[in-house]
Amino acid sequence: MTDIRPAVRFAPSPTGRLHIGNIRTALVNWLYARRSGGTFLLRLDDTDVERSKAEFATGIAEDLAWLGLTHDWMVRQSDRFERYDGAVERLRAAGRLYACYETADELDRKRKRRLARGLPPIYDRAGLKLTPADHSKHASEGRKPHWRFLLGEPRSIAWDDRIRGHQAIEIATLSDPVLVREDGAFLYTLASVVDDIELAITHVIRGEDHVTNTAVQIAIFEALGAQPPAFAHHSLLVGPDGAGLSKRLGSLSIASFREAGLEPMAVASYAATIGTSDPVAPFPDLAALVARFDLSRIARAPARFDPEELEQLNAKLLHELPFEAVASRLAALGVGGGAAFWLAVRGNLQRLGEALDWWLVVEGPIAPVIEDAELCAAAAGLLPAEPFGLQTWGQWSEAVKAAT
RNA sequence: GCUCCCUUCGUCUAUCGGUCAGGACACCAGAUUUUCAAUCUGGUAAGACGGGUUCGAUUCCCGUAGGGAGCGCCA
Repeated sequence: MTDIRPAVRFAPSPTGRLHIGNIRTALVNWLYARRSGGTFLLRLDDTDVERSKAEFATGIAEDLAWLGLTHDWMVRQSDRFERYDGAVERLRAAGRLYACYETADELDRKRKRRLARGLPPIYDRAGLKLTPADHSKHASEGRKPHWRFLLGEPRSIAWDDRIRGHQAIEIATLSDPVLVREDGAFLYTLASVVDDIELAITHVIRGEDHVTNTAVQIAIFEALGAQPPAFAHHSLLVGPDGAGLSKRLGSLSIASFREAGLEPMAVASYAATIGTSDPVAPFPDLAALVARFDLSRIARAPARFDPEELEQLNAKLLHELPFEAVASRLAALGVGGGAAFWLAVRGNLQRLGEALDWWLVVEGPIAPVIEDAELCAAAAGLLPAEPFGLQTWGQWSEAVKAAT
């Protein structure tokens, strides 16, 4: 038994920007790697060339970089097609792939028919019953098949999920998955397994929307003669109203948080602690999150994402930031006064004496933003509408600009 | 429709049959502070519902309701 370093991966598809739910998955993987001394792979799942966009790939990289989630290496599936081709050949040689000719419309009709009968809309394996004559007929008509993986006889596929515990899924409730499209493109189901094998991924940590994929993929791991990795599926987030998050992802993008002036560590702290048995609290840096990370503390129930809670966390974090952390930002705003100014304005003032001290060192009409409203108003004739209770750097810098 | 998962204070959660059901955030009150913030002290607040099993259920079982997810030639 050799000692294997854990290897995890975060595998977004570049078909959009990262949102709070995505980043939670990324963070759990990253924290797991850092906590265990393992490696973190960023894998761009861009097998769907129609939907994948270069701009999203760079956007995802930006989002991760903003949060400080550095990767040890990166691959893109579009660079690995020949690997998938090899796997397809092996599966075909093993008799686990069969050709199907249904059109999308036909499949859709089949699904609806089964649904109408109260049956689960799984594939009827019609392709398996095709005779050699049928195949040559399709070929002579110029029709190209898509290829499905034969899951096999009814049985239960089980694994010990690192978050959900023992899981078992019946093959009878699953469709034989399409692995190769009619146009020859490989599908995620196959590509992901091949990559996890060849890149020696030891732990697949992802959202619970993948649990049935896991059953299918374990069967593919086995068909390829590979030992499946450990799996862990975390619950998804729901919105403040308790409904799924998927509808309004735009406003929940990491990019929008950045634009709103939220602290990256506020976002990371929130994403890492929500839905865990640890209190939701601000952490000063990622190392502090690594130190407390534990997969077993992640709850199985969906957690509620509340933007207000994130803002409160951000305010708390902002109010605790040391001067060194904001010195360059203050300078960029043209704010003088140094540490004394910041200590006063960040909401940490203890005594008026201190206030007067910093008042003396602050230059310019910036003062009203910060302290003793009356005193400042009298001094500068300026009084921001909401000098206190600012929750984000964005709000704060706007207040500064309004006052100057 | 079928399958899987989930359900404890407003929110995130602890509890592996016997607890005054604990903590954190939020909220309320008081203290401190010549304002605010911060800090300190205290407080309000919870086992979805109905059956079982048991001397005893938040905890185990069944059902109901509610929520999440899946059932793609998307990932």
